[in-house]
Amino acid sequence: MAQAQLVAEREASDGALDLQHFFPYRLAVLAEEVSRTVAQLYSDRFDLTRHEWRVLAALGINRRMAAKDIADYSRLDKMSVSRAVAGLEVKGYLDREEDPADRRNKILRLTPAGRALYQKIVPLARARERHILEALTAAERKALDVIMTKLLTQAHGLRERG
Amino acid sequence: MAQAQLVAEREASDGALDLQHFFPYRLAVLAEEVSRTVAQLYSDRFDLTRHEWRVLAALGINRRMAAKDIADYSRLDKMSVSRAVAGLEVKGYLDREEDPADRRNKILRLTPAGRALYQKIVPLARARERHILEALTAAERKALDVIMTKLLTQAHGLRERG
DNA sequence: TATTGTTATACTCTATAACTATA
DNA sequence: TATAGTTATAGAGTATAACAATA
Repeated sequence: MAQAQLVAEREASDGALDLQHFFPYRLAVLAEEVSRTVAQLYSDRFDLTRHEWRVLAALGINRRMAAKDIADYSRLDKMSVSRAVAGLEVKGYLDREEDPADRRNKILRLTPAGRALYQKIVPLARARERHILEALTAAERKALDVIMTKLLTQAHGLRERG
Repeated sequence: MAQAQLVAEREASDGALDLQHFFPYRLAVLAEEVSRTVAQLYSDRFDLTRHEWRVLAALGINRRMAAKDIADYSRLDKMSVSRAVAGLEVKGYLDREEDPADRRNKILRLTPAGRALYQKIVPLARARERHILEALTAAERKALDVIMTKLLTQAHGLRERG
């Protein structure tokens, strides 16, 4: 795998672009690879889609949420949440009840089976996260945290402006 | 957006998992956001798919490649390359010729229109990369380069082992 | 009128496998 | 037999919009 150089040393040459040194490409490849290690759990072993896993994770920590809140929490759009919720309900991991305060809302929560599944997956997911981050020194982990926050803000701003 | 903590301070609590502090999720969100800023160029402005853009980028720098080599270079499978190549050919950005040395190979190269498109996109893509990375200090950029390489190796190893 | 949630539609991406042709 | 490339198919992700029920 080619060692990367970020933008600094080659800003002059705008005429060509080597994907192996192009930050958005490298980031996409890395995120894809990391995602797959987690997907091996929720997808291969527990037969959930990525969206279902995110909804499960949302309800695992928040217990009772409206679909709208899950969408905000998990960065899925409301349509994806609706589909994932339907999927989890069919599999018996989740149920809905009406919100008496606002009958447009469907309050969602995990069934005992859903919570059991969640508690099976979480330690495995955590172990994978831990293992991946063990490639870094403590200082690098700390730096990465700051870096990711900065980059997300910057990229978001850029995209908003088009 | 919640400030993140990476794994260090909370290894004890394996019972719950907050997506906002889960590294694979945060990385996926970041990569997605960065990808979109580049997609605004190749997709919104120049009507290419992500795969077509990768093939264009491959041929922009390597001039003449077999489909197989493009797949290796761009991390697409041969089927995705085949489709992207067909799309670019229809749009007049690419043509193929037979390799006299091995007639199974189709040698691919950009047409003048394809090269012109490439040279329009590249400086814009570079500018976006540069702008995003300007959120970081020089030291952070350097650290990130090392970090990404380490993480990719580690994640790849983990995934291979399942 | 605005919001929550569902359904419809279409396009893209991902994955596996069957197939053709060449080697 | 093995490799390069194409085609088929299905499941999953992404996006926009129309729609129903409720506020």
